[in-house]
Amino acid sequence: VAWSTRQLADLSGTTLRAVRHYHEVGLLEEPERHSNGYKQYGVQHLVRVLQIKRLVDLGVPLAQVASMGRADKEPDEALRLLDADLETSISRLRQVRAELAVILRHRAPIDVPAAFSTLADNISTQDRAMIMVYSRIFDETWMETLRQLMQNEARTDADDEFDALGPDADTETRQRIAEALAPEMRKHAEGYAALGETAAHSSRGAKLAEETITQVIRDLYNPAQLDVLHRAHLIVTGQTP
Amino acid sequence: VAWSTRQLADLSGTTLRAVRHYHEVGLLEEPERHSNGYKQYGVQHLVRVLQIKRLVDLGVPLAQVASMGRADKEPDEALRLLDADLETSISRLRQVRAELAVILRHRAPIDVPAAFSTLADNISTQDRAMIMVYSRIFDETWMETLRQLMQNEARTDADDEFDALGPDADTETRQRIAEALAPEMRKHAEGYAALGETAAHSSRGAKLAEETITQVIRDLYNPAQLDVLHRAHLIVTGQTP
DNA sequence: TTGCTCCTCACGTCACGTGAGGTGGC
DNA sequence: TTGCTCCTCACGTCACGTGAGGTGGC
Repeated sequence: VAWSTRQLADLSGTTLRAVRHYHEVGLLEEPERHSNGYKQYGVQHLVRVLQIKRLVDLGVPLAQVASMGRADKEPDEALRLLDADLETSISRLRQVRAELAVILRHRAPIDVPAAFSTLADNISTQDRAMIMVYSRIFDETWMETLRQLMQNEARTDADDEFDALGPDADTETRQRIAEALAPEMRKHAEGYAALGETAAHSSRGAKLAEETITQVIRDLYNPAQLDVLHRAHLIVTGQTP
Repeated sequence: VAWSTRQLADLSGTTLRAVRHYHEVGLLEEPERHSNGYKQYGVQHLVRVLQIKRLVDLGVPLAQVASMGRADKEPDEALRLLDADLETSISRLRQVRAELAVILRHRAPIDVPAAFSTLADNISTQDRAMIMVYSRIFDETWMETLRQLMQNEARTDADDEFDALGPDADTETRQRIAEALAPEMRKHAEGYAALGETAAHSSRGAKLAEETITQVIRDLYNPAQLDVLHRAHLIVTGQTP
């Protein structure tokens, strides 16, 4: 009347497959067999499975369970390490929950960085993409300056026109919007000077920062919008012919 | 000057393989290729990878990331579920840490149930095995009674002789130890009556409980010890011939 | 020619889950 | 004969990690 594999699994609170897996990886000795091939487990096997399960439940990987010997000795240094790991995991999960709380409270889209979530309602898809990309390239000071700009400077009619500009807009329209945008751009360049100092505020190399800005502008705006930006730039820098 | 796969990975804070994996599972569109076959990523891809990474870091499985659409909309109900999951995980980990604290404080072997850890120094390997097995079979009341017995009743010389008994001990020795053990056994049967009510206190069926006790006794004691138990039992029940 | 980066298979990881196909005693 | 339990392969899971072998521009 020894135990079958299923009984051993039930008694130890694991599964059939787990018990067999412990055999496969050499953590658990194979018991004697009945004449029909059925395994016959005894107390030693149950005790061993319970030891394994205890450690597994504590988060110890099976490879380490093996090296911890029979585990009926003094608690290992490994357990202290494990405790430290658990502490780290807990604080990581808490951090994640804190982020989630911000997202849920502001009903913010989940891809925009937390600091920008209060502005979420006014942010277009393009702005969001821009914020996400820049947040990987620039340091916190730069991002904070950008956030202040977006928070403090009201959008103008020219901004809306620029966003709505189709790729086939004619030259006069483009020139008109450029002239309307130029004063804004000049004002922003003065009030938020840090945004221009891309090299000093790039967190992973000035070259990548420059390339990324180019990339962002090229990907997010259509040819007409790119032309408007070019015209406005000429006006601001006094290069208007 | 589009981004290479490595640049995309670096910018998004993931790995080459992760990006390729997102292609494989259809989470990330393949970009255009350069003439030499190199992939050329744009802002749209970076934004997408950042979205994916954000959710993955929050603990969302990739299959669910796919079903959460572009994730730039209102936070999903899924996030609330996720938050609840995180809460559960955190309290589970805390529970584990609490167990670890008990083990570390008492320098107890890690396989014995927490309630018995204060007795750990006096527990033999056999006792430990017995405790572990019985704790899977009997309810808390029964185990608590057992614990009290082990805590309150000092071990006698006869107990030690019994533990040390070799399998080939002669008849006289066995009879002598049996007679020394009998009074103890009688006393325990009276003072800790619950231990005898195995059927009432078995948490997974009376039959399994009976079988398990038989199994434990047969596996943990050698023939001489089994004979001593039998002789002591006869004495206690007055069946001595 | 040598280094470096990119590419595409394709197997490995971890702790089992999940059939597939077959046997033995009631 | 039908059900039930046990057995042994052996592939699947999840999110990638890690070479293997080959190409293209400096």
